[in-house]
Amino acid sequence: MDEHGTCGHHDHAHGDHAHGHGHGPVRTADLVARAERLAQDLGLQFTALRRRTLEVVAEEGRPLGAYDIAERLSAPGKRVAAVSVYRALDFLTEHGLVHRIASRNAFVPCEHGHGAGESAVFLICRSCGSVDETISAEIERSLDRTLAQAGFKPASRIVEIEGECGACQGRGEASRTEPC
Amino acid sequence: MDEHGTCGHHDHAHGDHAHGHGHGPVRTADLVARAERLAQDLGLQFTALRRRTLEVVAEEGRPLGAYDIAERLSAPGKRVAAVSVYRALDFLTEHGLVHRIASRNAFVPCEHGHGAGESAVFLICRSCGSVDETISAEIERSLDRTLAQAGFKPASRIVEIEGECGACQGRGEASRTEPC
DNA sequence: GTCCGGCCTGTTACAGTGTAACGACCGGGC
DNA sequence: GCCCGGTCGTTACACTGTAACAGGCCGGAC
Repeated sequence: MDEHGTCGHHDHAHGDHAHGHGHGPVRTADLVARAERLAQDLGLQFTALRRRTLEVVAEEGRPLGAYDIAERLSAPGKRVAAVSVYRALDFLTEHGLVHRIASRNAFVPCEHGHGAGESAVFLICRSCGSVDETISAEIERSLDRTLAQAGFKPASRIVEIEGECGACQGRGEASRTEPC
Repeated sequence: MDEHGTCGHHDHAHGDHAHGHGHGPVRTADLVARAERLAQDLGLQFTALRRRTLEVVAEEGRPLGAYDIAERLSAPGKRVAAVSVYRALDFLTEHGLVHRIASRNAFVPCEHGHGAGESAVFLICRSCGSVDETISAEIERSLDRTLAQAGFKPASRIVEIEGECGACQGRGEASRTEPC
């Protein structure tokens, strides 16, 4: 559907710091380590499927759909169904290891080890397809104030901004779909 | 999928407009009038399909999916395909007459005649399914500041808060799915 | 040991979401 | 007249997401 750029194709084998892309230095290993610690602490099962799902998402430099993930997890003899991926993603999102980008129906690794209360702002670049996750206490405060005033008790927050990232503004704007 | 109550249609006439918009029934007639004026001014075609689509969305008190709309627009002999509804919705969203709720894949009427620059905050109640649209200059400012700092040039903004609306907090929490 | 129950995964089936492509119709402008 | 642009009907298709059921695995109770 939205084959935005072949941003994350560089297969840089490994060893070099897995800065997947533009500015998302989510290191897969760090994220996996965090997951393992979390599972340990809470008595949860960080299964192979969940781990591989997390790795796939972390290694891509842009949001991945569930079916894309399923495809990447599948091998000639061994097909992974999307429904299994959804279940793994449920687990991962529930525990803050990946985030769902509602406006794209796609998933990105969590770039912060944010506390439960904090909510992120996602900056989605239309040119290169990258997603940057930031946190702003100021925005949180404004939101809290507005919500309180409206008598609304928030449970989850979605803040997604689409536009053009700094890197893409530099290069010729419409230099389409190129990796950052 | 989500048959959340038949919420809309409360004329809570009196004045506790805490946040300047009275989350009441968007007057369908007003919205249609606005559309007609807009089409007139810009030389656009406010066709029957677009008008009926707008009316259906405006008359419902909660977000409607494209297929729901198609169903409501269809009559025994005359079926309206979802794809036509999508095209009408494209037109309506493009011109700020309806909004898309990304987290629900559904549409609500615009409750403000907001200027192009302004972006809305949507308060989505998990209990009754209603959606309240508010605008906060403070939030806009915080966002702008964060975006500028990140060197990100925004094109569109999505802010959606899920939780429990004031009315539903009063009544027994889990009295789910009841009209407000 | 066996049995049981919970959790995870595989599988099938299905409903909902969204777009692409083609053709017809209708309104001007020329 | 003819063309051109925009709208709409139709078909087809791909993607998104959930429900339901079955099998496996593991740990605890007995």
